[in-house]
Amino acid sequence: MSSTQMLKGILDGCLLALIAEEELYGYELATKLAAYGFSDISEGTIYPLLMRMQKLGWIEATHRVSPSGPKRKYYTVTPDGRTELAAFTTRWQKLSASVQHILKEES
Amino acid sequence: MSSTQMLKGILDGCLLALIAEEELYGYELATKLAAYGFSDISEGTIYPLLMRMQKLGWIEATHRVSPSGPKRKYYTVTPDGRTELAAFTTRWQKLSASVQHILKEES
DNA sequence: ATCTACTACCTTGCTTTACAATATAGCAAG
DNA sequence: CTTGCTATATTGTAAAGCAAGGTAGTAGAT
Repeated sequence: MSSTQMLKGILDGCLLALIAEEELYGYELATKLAAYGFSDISEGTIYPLLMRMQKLGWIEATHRVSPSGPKRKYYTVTPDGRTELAAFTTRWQKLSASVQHILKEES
Repeated sequence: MSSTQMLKGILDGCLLALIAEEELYGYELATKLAAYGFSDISEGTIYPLLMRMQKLGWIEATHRVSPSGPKRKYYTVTPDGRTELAAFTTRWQKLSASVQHILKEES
């Protein structure tokens, strides 16, 4: 059992939360996540996730030139995305409390 | 996005923790999880998971008669299972801290 | 006897999703 | 002109939750 399975259904909420703070582009997110304690989230994970969320209308993209490479695709959170982020946060808090409750039993 | 994806890689650790407390059988686990805040974990989820963990050597089973139905299959945690439970707990704490960190930013 | 309901276990097929691997391409320094 | 960093995208695979369905045992009511 690796650690990757744990991320399912959690990563999208985390990306939403990060983009909600400030406009970000995919490549930046990949590096930024590490700063928050996530180890090596690959681009093969992030780009499909961003496109999925864009298709769902949670985020929007605008192209901008980069000072050092190809054009960047900056994402911002839509109102629908804010709603989803709030729902995610609620789900997470509930799940987190349940797991903590179970793990606390053994002492 | 439903809540079910979030459970991936988490449910097995939770089941391990519950079985580590006391000998349990599958049907009982299905009902018991609700008491810990998990909503409706179906038997189609639990039984394959138990068999998977048994195959991995994390839990062992013994049959026992039931006062009200077919024989029950009670599970106990093996030493390997204890090791895995400890590893799971560490992974969970780390992930949980990371997500909290990200979600806390928006205030 | 038969019907209903609860207990208890197991299997099949579907769907979602993380991710490795791979591809493409721009820019800059040496 | 090659190396390396930046930047986005696609393909194929595997893991895992779960709805739906199946099989049985026990027991009380009609």
